[in-house]
Amino acid sequence: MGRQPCCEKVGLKKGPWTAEEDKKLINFILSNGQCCWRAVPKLAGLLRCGKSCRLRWTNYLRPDLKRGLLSDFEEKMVIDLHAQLGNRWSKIASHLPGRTDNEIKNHWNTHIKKKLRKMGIDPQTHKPISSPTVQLQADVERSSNSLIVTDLEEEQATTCMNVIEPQAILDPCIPSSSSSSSSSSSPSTSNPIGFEDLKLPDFDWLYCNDTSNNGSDVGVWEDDFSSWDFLVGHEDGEVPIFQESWPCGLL
DNA sequence: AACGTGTCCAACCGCTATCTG
DNA sequence: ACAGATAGCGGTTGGACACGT
Repeated sequence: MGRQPCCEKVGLKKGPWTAEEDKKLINFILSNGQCCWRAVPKLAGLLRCGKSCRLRWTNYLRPDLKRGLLSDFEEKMVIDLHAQLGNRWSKIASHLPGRTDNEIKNHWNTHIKKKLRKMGIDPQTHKPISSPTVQLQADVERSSNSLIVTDLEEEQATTCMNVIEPQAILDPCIPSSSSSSSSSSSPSTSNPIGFEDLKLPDFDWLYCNDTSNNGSDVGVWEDDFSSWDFLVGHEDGEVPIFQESWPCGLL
């Protein structure tokens, strides 16, 4: 059998996009909207795979994207959502207006994961690493015999944490069978998000929009964990939800 | 200055889910 | 109900850049 390639690979350009290509794609999407990604390259005059066009648009060219580092508040959201949803980056991203799954995934892998480990928190389970030394844990993870450890971690993730089922968080009013409709139209682009779908305290995004810290003055990752208190002390298995003390408003 | 190493992130790949005929 | 087409997702890669020696 084998699956057909998403597009004709021969003669297609790969690698970084040029400004010219960006321009063509933007012009096309703005005048025609998002549809039929497979047809986009041909219609837009691009020698790219439709998939590549979609990715470029959603991850980089979309006008509603925020650029720059995630704010403290956004990072906390990511961590909390990850505790509830796991590596479902698109779901997580859907709660962070202007952020893409790719961006969040990258940030998680490069920043947050590292920082959590440093704090002695397992990035997968969001539980304190129980072993005496964090380093030991890291070594175990790295070792080729980590299969058992991984299984244990998985088990921990599901048994030790009161994991909130994603469906309980996402679209609580929508039957799961129809929740897939998110894929039929532009999921996160046109609809800045069912943030309210999450079981969170009343909270107005406007007060936390990070235009004020979107840029050079985002002082994150200075090994200052002081504002990460919410991550620890949940031994009782309670998944930390947003706390009022979070400094979102002071940004 | 040159080199090695680490970090970041855009982009790709392969798979799954969903849609459509 | 089924198969093929398409969209979307998550993991991974590779190049550019920063930093240390």
